Amino acid sequence: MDEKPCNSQDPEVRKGPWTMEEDLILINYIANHGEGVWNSLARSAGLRRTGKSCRLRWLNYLRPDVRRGNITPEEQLLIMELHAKWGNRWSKIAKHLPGRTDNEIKNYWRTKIQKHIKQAETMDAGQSSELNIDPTSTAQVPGPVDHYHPVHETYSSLSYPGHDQPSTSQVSCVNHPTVENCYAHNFPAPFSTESNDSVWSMEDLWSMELLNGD
DNA sequence: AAGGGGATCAACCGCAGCGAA
DNA sequence: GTTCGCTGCGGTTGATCCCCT
Repeated sequence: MDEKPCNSQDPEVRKGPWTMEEDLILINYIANHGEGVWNSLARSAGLRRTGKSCRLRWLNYLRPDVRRGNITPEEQLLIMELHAKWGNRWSKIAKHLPGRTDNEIKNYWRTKIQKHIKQAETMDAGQSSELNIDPTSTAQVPGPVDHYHPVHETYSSLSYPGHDQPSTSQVSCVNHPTVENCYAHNFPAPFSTESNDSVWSMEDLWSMELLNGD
């Protein structure tokens, strides 16, 4: 039962990575009108996106309270405990981790924790208990904490196709006309929550929204 | 320096549930 | 009771990044 107007055959409907302009439009619109009723929101805002896509983008990325990267050991422990309790109920688990999205937790689980479980199972197929996650026994937390190295602490995912980026997806302030230039002028020192260089953060977008907002 | 392969993450897809008409 | 539209969820995919050889 997918949304009819979201027909993927429709050439009017854009897919793939969001552009900075689209992000700004969405942020701006939600700031003025609030979120919800995503299909009509997408239309009213003039976004050639499905309501679904807008919702996902907002919830997983643009929302001001979204925390990204650097899953702490405490959060990891919580994820494991809750997953042991509820299984793949990512949204339910996410509700207990403020600022984390179900998508992020899901990805984290698949890439980090599941990998370690598999490795452990391979190494010790005979012993069944090594990663049997018992909420009452937190001592069984496997290795990811030790191995964790936050390669993607930055907002490197902010890729804007067609914007003439360098090979890395981290968006630089310079050499970007239009909106990007605007950013560069208003925020000469791009900031992320991790204070990496030349990386856009949601704060950038929100600051822009405030400037553009009417 | 270049290429290959694995890791990571944003975004899409399909489905189920819910409420309104 | 049925249909329709919308939302939310979980699974999956594709693009990109990074590391190793």
